[in-house]
Amino acid sequence: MMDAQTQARFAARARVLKAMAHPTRLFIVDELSRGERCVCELQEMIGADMSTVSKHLAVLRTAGLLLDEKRGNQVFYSLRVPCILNFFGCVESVLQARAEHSMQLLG
Amino acid sequence: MMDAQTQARFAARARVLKAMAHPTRLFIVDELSRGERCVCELQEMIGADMSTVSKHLAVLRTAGLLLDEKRGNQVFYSLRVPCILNFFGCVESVLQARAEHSMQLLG
DNA sequence: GCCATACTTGGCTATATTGCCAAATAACCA
DNA sequence: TGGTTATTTGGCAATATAGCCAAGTATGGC
Repeated sequence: MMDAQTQARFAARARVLKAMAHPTRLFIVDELSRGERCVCELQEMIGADMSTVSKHLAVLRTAGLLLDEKRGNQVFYSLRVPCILNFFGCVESVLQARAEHSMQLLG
Repeated sequence: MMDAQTQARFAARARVLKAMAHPTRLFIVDELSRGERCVCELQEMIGADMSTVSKHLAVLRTAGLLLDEKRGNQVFYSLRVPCILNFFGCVESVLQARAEHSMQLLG
């Protein structure tokens, strides 16, 4: 059976993936890949309450995915680890494989 | 504001990540990267109720990440899209960046 | 047919997540 | 100082998730 250390390692990894596993948060990651954005810019694009957007950003920041920098009135967020963008390509191929499989089933 | 199509795209991607965002399910993905395994083998490694393991496998299968094949009494699972293994490297670098940041804060 | 093994599904409870509103904090401006 | 804007935090209700047990289904051996 899995030892405690192995369990801890997978738990830590899961926390990172969990932080990204939400439509709004994925959108934020994608948007930040094009450069830093303040909360108000993201809010306008997302269309949710600002407190909601702020909480999503806190989830990503706490997981170690984002950097935040306060400048004057605003807080600017940016990607801390750009490699997470590579996820998108693979996720797309999962979706495509799934779609192809569905097509097969339909005939 | 985001249009419906964009929202749907990010929702689909989030579903894939969400399926992986659990310690047990990450362990399963990691283990299957070394070859197909039956439910009973995974259960022994994980040490949870077989129904629990079976439900985790169902989550991964439904998301399009696994293939299942029944042979005799057993069901063998395997990775459908190997590229998801690339995630681990990046996730580790997120964890490392976070650890380094914590060290800085401590002194 | 009968029993054992392998797996999935149903059902339940405990826990976690999400999103909104309202209130608190912080910075800027007049 | 007082008002405005930007952001975070607290709190709550609705919803989703996780894990166990028990029950159901399917396969293989006798």
